[in-house]
Formats: sequence, C-alpha cells, structure tokens
Amino acid sequence: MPAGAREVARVAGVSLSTVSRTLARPDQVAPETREKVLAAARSLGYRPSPAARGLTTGRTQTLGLVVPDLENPYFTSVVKGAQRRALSLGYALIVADTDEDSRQEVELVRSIATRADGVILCSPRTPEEVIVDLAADCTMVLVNRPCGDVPTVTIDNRDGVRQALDHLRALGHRRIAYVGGPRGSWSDDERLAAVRDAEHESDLEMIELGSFRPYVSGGVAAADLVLASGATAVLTYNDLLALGVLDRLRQRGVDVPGRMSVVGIDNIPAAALTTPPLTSVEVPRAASGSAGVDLLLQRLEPERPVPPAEDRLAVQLVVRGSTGTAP
Amino acid sequence: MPAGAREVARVAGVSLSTVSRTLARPDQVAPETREKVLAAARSLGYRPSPAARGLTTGRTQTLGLVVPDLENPYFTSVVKGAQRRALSLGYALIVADTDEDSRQEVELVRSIATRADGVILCSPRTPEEVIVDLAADCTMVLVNRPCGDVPTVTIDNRDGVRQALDHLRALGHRRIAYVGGPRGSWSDDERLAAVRDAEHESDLEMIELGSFRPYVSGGVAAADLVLASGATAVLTYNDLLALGVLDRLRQRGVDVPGRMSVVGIDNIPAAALTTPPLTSVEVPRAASGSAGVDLLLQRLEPERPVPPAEDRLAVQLVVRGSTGTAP
DNA sequence: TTGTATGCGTTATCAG
DNA sequence: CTGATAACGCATACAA
Repeated sequence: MPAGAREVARVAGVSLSTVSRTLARPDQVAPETREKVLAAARSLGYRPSPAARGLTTGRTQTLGLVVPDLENPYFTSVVKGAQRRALSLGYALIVADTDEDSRQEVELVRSIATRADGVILCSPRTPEEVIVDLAADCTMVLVNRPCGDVPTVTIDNRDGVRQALDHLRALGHRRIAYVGGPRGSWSDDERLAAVRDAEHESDLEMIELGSFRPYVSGGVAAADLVLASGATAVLTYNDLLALGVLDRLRQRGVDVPGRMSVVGIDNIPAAALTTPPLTSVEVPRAASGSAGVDLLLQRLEPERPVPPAEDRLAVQLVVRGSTGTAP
Repeated sequence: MPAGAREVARVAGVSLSTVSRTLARPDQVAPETREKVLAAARSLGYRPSPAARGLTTGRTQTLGLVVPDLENPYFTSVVKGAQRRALSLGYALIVADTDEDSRQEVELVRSIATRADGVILCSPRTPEEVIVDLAADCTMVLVNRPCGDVPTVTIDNRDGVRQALDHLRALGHRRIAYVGGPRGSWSDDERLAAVRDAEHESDLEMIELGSFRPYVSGGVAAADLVLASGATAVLTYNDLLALGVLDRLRQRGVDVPGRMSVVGIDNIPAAALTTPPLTSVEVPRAASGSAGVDLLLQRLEPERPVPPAEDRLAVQLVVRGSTGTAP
C-alpha cells in the first residue's frame, strides 16, 4: 500500500539510488534533481521503511527502555523523560515493564535488543553478574545503579540523605528513624550508608527500620515501628513509603509535624498533595531517563555532538509542611 | 555479531530454509532434523532478526501507543495495560507522548505506523476529521473516544456519572456542582450529557462549572466557584480535578464531607490517599489499554482466537470518606 | 521432508 | 553527479 522508493524514482524520472541519496545526503545531488525527487516523494507520501533501512545499515533508529513497574511514579517519569529525548533525536522508544519480576527481565531485554539499537535498563535489584552478562552482547546503559563498567546514570543519593538529615537536625531533631527500602538495591545501600555516615559524624541517633517494599503499603506497616522507636522524625527510602507513613500516622491520631516530622525522597507529584504536604528530596527523574538516552547515543553515535552526558545528577530538598521543630 | 540463520544452518548441517521452517512450522520438519536445528540455534544463541523477517512478511510484531501525557496517571495505567497485553501476545510496544500537543500527533502516529503493525491512539481532543484521515492509511484503534468507524474501546461514562449522582442523592444532596473537563473531549461531552439527563429525570439541581484543564491546578481554581455556587456536593470530570478541589477546600477550612461532599472519576491510586480519602468512580484504565491491543490484533490477525474484545467497559463507584450526608 | 532460488525495500559500492 | 548492482537476513514458492 505505501509507496516505495522505486516508485518515487519512476515518478521523478531518476534512478532508485538517486532517491536514496537525495534523502540521505541531499548535498551530493544536483539541486534540480533534488527538487524533482522531493516533489515526487511528497506527492506520493513516501516514507522509507525503517525495517528495510535497518537491514542494510544495522540501525533501527529505535531504543528500548525496561523498567520494573510503569505505574510506579518514579519510573513513569523516567519513561517520560526518555521518550521525550529519544523522540527529539529521531528515535522511537520501545517500553517494557517487568512487573518487578527480574527473572523474565533477561529474556525481555534480549528480545528488545533485537529490535532496538540499544536498551536502557532500570533494574535496581537484579544481580550484578546477570547484568554484566547481558551487557556483554547487548549495547545498554543503566539508570540508577552502577554495575561493572556498564555506563550508568545515577543520582546523588548520599547528598540527598545528607540534605534531609541536615534539615531535620536544624529543626532540633536528634533521634531519627530511617525506613529502608529494598535490601540489596543500590539506592538503598547508598542511602543507608549516608544514614550511617551522618550518625558517626554528628550527634544524631539513627534508628534503622526495614527493609520494606517501596510502596504505600510498606509505609503503613513501618509507621507503627517508627512510633514505637521513640524517634521524633522519620526519613523514608522513598515518597511512597512516606505516604504510607503519613496515612497511618493520621489514622493513629499522631500530629504531623507536631509530634513527628516526615521526609520522603523522590518528590513525586503526590507529595505536594498530602495533608500536610510532604517534605521530600527532589530527584530529577525525567532527567535520568533523558540522560540515559544521551548516554546510550553517545555509544551508538560517537560522532553526534551531544552534550556531555552528566552521569551523576544532583538532588535538592524541598521543604513542605510535614517537617517542623522537634517536640 | 549476532549469529544468523545461515550459520545455524551450517552448524546443523541443513539448508537455510530448513532453519527458517523449523522455527515457523516445526511440525513440517522431521523430528530428528528439528532437534539438530534447535540445538544449533540454541548453542549459537540465535535470534531471528525482526527487521529482516518483517521485510518479507510485512509484519514487525510491534505495536504503537500514543498518549497525550505519560505522567497523567490515567494514561500511565493505559500504557501499563497495553504493554502487558502486547508482550503476552508476542508484540513489542512503542510508546509515545504528544505532550498534549495534538499538532505533532499526526506526524508522530505516521512515523510510528511505519515501524509498527498498528497503533493505538488516545487522543481525546484531536478533531474527528484529522483522525479519520489518519485511519485511512494507518491501521489503528482508538481508546476512549469513538470516531467515525474507527474501532474504539470506550468506558461507560454515562453510567459512571449516574452512579456518582445516585450516591450523592441518596445522601440527601440536591444541589450539586459538576466541574467540567476539556470542552470538546468525548469524555466530557458524555459526562456532561449524563449530568443533564440526571437533572431532567430527578429533583437534582445541577450547576455546571468549567471547563477546566484536567489537572490538579484546575481543581484548585474550580473549588472557589463550587463554594460560591451554594452546592453541597461536587462531582469533577476526573480525580486530578477532585484532588485540586480537596486541596483548596482544606486551605479554606471547609469541612469535607461535613459541609461539602466531593466525588471524582477514574479512581487513580492517589485517590485513596487524600484526607479524607476520595470517593471516585473506578474506571478500568489498564483494561482499556489491554482491550485496545485486543481490538487491534483482531484486525491484524483475524485468525487468532482472541477473546471477543469488549468495547464498552463497565465502571463502578468506590465510596470513601469524601462523601457524606448533606448538611 | 528438504534444498534452491527469488524477492522484500533500502543502502552502499563502484563504474560511468 | 548519476545509475546499475550487490548485499542485508529471512520467508516462501517451487522443485527435487
């Protein structure tokens, strides 16, 4: 149904190769011929077949993105950022969700890798060896976890925790709980490490709780432990956990921030809408996705002049109503 | 780098076509040969090139999905549902976000259509003619808006409004505001029509407000109008608007549901987390995406035995704390 | 049941 | 600057 280059050539009265050349390197064809070809192409609504092109060039102009859960607001933003950037660079983006099941992840990535020039993988908990293995025969980059020498874009987790704890400390809190996320995830490791550093380098007394699954339900469960711990403030692994904590505290009639201050990490959209609004560490989620694309393209097209991809994104505490002076 | 069918043939000691046949129609090849081929393929990590296959078959085993905004929780779920279903049927899914800019939508769809066997389009506000035009040379289906004779999966908007209003009426409310969404969107038309029907068929007095952009900010703006209208309850076009309304009401010290009851539509995850939790009409968002894929496949592979795709999905009111008896 | 030959739509190479 | 021709990797007649 769609017109092919052959027909464009016929209509324009030139050869097939001239058509191809006109579209690929317009400057290597006579202006006059160029116009004829372009006109013919336009009138026929010609669009080169990416499949055919890919066969000879080896490039599909398509990237892949694999995340654990599309509905997790964190990854939603990563997808948005990656899609936007990919599109603007002329690439389509295949998106896949592993449903938190890292077993099918390898197969998924391999499958996508055959249709794409490279894939961006968000996989917080998959074993390092598995990823290194994968990276051996798929060109890929990682988001939010370093692994071997696979190119990675990360965020400054430690600084985020530091900012949050500095804030709480300034408000007079000394006994602070940390509600941990998925044990073994790089982010949780980093955040936990920063928590311990803070404890050693200041007069803070940190109480480590967890791990919890990084969803609202986990936070609900954590809240009671936090209360029992005698802490006057709590920092959670992410905002979803914080939302759960807030919800449970409200249920139990605990005043926030009067009796307990709460800080989350990620600054997802919902954070601004709770009662009270959640103080949270803003992390550049969309920028992570965008940077993932840049990093990947840097490998795919070293000649393209892309901005030197940042690989360690900065974070910034956003103070809202859920934190106040210590009781 | 990746092994080709030719090499598999060499290793297995058979011809190229036998390899191809073994994978496509295993029963038309001698069991013994089959094993040899499969073994060779496995040992080489052979994966057929989708591009090459697509060239001869005309199918890419890829679908496209275009939405206005990936970060809108409504579409996030549609994407999740579509991705899941596509994957389970052996298709990859290219996802694109128009950033609410329907001008680039046509080009985007066409571009994706060249790489996919069909595309699912969520486009609430694009003019009908534009879509009909597009559907003329792209095989596509629509989600959440009927248009000409393009296959569409919709939800039962009218029934949703009816359920919401029945609920409020049962609680004694008689004067109810409706905060409208994007004028001209099919969903808003339907919901508005249901609102008017309800007014004519009962003793309800409906106050139409709007239109508002279907985001939290719109709800914040709408809240003051709602208060001024003398209504005792408000139904919003969607949950995001309802969240905005709730937020503003809290700011102004209005008791919910004591002085004002609030009902949203969509039942997005955040609806359960507000204070008070939001009563909302659950709409099967993920199922919409899933059904979109089914509908598309029904056209692409009429022979495949798929469940007869439902094209009008049912909704169900979920009552939470934001609604109570009329003051 | 298996192998041979041809074509899918494009790019790339090379000769004109 | 342009045109003929050979790949690209696989599927599918058709022949054996």
